[in-house]
Parts: sequence; C-alpha cells; structure tokens
Amino acid sequence: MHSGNPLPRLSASARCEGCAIRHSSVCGALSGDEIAALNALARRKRLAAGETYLMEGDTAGDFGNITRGVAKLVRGAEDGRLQIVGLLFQSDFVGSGLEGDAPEEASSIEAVTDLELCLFPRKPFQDVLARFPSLEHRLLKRALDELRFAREWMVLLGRKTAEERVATFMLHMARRLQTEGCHHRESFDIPLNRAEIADYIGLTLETVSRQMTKLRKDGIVVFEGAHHVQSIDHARLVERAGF
Amino acid sequence: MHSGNPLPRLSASARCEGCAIRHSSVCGALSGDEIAALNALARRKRLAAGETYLMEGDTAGDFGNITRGVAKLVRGAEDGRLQIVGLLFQSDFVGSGLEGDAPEEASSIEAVTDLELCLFPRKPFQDVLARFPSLEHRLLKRALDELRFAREWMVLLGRKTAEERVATFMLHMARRLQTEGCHHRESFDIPLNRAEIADYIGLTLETVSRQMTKLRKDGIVVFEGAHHVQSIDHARLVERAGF
DNA sequence: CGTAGTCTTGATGTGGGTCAAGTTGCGTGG
DNA sequence: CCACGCAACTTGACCCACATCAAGACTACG
Repeated sequence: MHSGNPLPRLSASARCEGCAIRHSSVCGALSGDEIAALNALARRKRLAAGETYLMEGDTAGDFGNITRGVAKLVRGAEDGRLQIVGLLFQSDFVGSGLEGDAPEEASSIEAVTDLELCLFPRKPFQDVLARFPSLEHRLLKRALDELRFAREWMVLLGRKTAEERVATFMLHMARRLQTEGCHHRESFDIPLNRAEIADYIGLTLETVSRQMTKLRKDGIVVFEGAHHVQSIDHARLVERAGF
Repeated sequence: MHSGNPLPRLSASARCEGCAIRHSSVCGALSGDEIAALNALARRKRLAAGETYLMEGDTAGDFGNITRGVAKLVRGAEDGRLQIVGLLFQSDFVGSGLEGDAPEEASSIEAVTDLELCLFPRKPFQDVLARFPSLEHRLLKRALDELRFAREWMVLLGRKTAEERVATFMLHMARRLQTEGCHHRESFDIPLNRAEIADYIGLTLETVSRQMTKLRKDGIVVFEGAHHVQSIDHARLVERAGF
C-alpha cells in the first residue's frame, strides 16, 4: 500500500474540468484558477470490490475524493465483531487530520463496490488548503453533515428495534442512491451484502434477512434478487423507521 | 426562548481576556485584535441543571461556547425512548449550520449540571467567521474531533456488551473530567444520573446500575455515593472496555 | 452442470429489558 | 436534631427480541 511505483498522473482526458464530481465534491469550492493547483496534484487509484484502501492503525495520510463507487469505514475487534461507522459515496471526501503528519486511522477503508479515488498527496494538499479558505469552508460543511448523520445513526444503534433499523437503512439507501442516477425511477441496487448491512445497523445477517423478508411480504419493498430494489413504499417505510 | 428582554452584555469584569476558556475554546484561534470583535457580541446565559436551552426542531440559531458545566444533546421519540448523542463540556462549541438562517435542530440541548454559556448572535458571528479564516479552521478541527468521537460511540452502541459499555463510559468520564480540574487526583464526579448514563450508552438504568455494582464488587472502581468516583483501575477498565 | 458464496428459514438460547419491590440519601419542615 | 417524603438508586424475578446454531435454497460463474 502506497509503496513502490507512483500512481499515474491525471491524463488530459481526465482533467478536473471534465470530472464527474467537479462541482459536487469539495472541489466545487474552487474557481478555474484555483482548481489548477489541485489538478497538478491529482492521482487516480482504482480498487476492486472487497479490496482494502487503508487499514485501522495505518498512517498513510493522503487526501482525496471518491469519484466512483461505494466504500465503507470499518472498525473491528479481534473476536470478529465489526461495526461499519460510515459509508462513502461518489463525491465524498477521504482523509484524516488537517495539519502535520497523518494520525493513526481509527477505521479501515474498504471498497464495497469497484472503486475509483482521486487522491492528493498530503503535504501539497495541506498547502493548497492553507491558500484557499473556501476549500476549508467546504470541508467544514461536509464534516458537519457527517457529524449530523453520525448522530442520527447513534439513535438507530442505541435505541431502534430491528424492524426500525432495516426500514431506516432502506430509506437511507434510497435517498443516497436514487438521486445519483436518474431522478424518476424508484429502483436502485443495495451495494452492501447482508453481512455488511448487519455490521452497519448493529444486527446479525440473519435478523437483517428476516426483516427484509418481512418488508417484501408486507408489500413495502419489491425486490428483484437480494440486492435490486424495484420500488419502495416511502410513506410506510417512514412509519416503520421510527423516530 | 430567545424572546423578550435581551441578555446582559459582557461586563468589564467578564471580558474575553480573562475568560476561563479564552485559549481552549474556538476563541483560542483569535489574536487580541480579533477577539475584540467577538467580545462586543458576547452575551452570557445561565441555566440551572435540568433546564432546556434548545428543543429538537427549534430554529434559535445563536452560536456560543460552554464556559462552565455540562450539557447533553438529546434525541427523543414520542414513546419515551431517548438517546444522548453527545455531551458538551467546558470550552465546547454550540451552534448549528454555518450560513444563512439556522436549520431545525436535530437534538435538544439540556443542562446536565448548572450551566454557563457565552453566546454570540447568529448573523454577527457569521460575519466574524467570514473575516477570520483561523476561526473556521478551529471549528473544522473541532468538528473532526467530534466526528471521530461519534464514530467511536457508534461502535459502542452497535457492538459492545453492557459490561464493555459501562467500562468505556467510565474511561470516557475519567478522561474528560480528571483533567478539567487537578491532574493528579484520580477522583471525579459523574455529572449524569443513572438514567442519563443509560440514554448515553443505549441501555436501561437498571442494567447500568447492575454493571456499576459489578465494577464496585470487582474492585475496579471505588465509589463514594452513586456519583463520586474515588479511584479507578485504569488498566482493568481498558480490558473490560473491549475494542 | 457443479460448486462455492450468499441468502433464507427454522429451532433454540440468552443478554439485557421489563416489572416490581426494597433501600438509600437528602432536602424540608416540625 | 429528628421525622418525613420523595427522588434516585439497587436488587430480584421473569420475559422477550434478537443472537446463535443449523439446515436448506438460490445464484453466479467456472
């Protein structure tokens, strides 16, 4: 990891100007001139589903954006217990600490689907950050959004029933994934498998499976296979999701 | 709330220069000249233990610091279930959203102990924030710290046993409260009652009580009354706290 | 069309919730 | 200073939602 041969520089065809997440990521804070500074630093990295980008305890420390795919932030115990403490989607930001050397990572980052990252080496990115307060402003907004979401998830993990957890999870997936592609369809693919869902919402995979079956039998969700959701009854899901 | 008679301006004897949290709060980012801008805005507010500063759903929207005491961020369901999603200690920052009007609060803020706040009206503070990037930088560092902590707590809520939760909670209290006063003593007062601890770590008050009793009987914690901790066996607590 | 990974379903177990008394500690008033 | 009353805490008995253990059933890919 992060050793040996350098990552490829961004090719002309993959410049920031034409980037899929040019405006939705933190880069949206930057004007044409400013983005040039980042463009010069950017390196692309691809990971296959299941591969690990960073391990808990590492101090790798680059910054970057997710340009395609879904990643999970995972904390694990030696005895096999896992908790997914966050999901990263297209245009989400990656990186720990702000100043100085990178701190030890509190969680691993693993590719859930095939993944594409746009990475900036630590020190040069810190310099860019110091030059452009609008970039830091954008990072702060993102951090506050993630904090609000983490607290929402604390409510789920601390107080919700299995039924409420799965309903809340489905609403969350629908909100994040329906809008990524086309706005009108209500269908989407759940990128996580049953075990990952369980580790995200603090249950076992068996309980997740049973609750999914219940949603199907109650006509609230129409599945096509275990991962593709044809349609959801949003109102009834909200009822089931609890507070 | 936030109606009628204005809060008192900061008196000369309570200026920022002599403030207990002048350097530990976000204000630590500001030079003498810069702090003057904030000093002109500051209003003090006191709450007795148990009083509510903000209700879930409010859009009050001032910013501020906790100058003394402990507050809890609480989310509640109609059926009585509660989850404390964060504790605020001396020098912690309060306020939602950055730009424009205040968003609806996701959680209530309630005084756990007698509480003293140093508040800045929303709009003027936003102006100060726009003028001094170092203040925003400090806010970002704080937000990232809180995010890291929230994710740590997600692990507790999602995967830890009752025994591990109470041990982790005690370590957290020791860390936050021992250093506030004198460094050498290992004793401290738990500001939360059993029900609040339960709502913080996702258990019932009975289970919390039983686990506290177990810590006492196993000689890991010496209590004097239900709230005062005389000493803790740090190493054995860490063992019990799990991952 | 075989086989390995993933998902579903069923049977059983248990950690922590719920319900119900006690007990302790503390402020208040006599 | 003591008696009372109330809230907070502890402890015990019982229960249930979800975990665990154990087969099967899909499905995808060679």
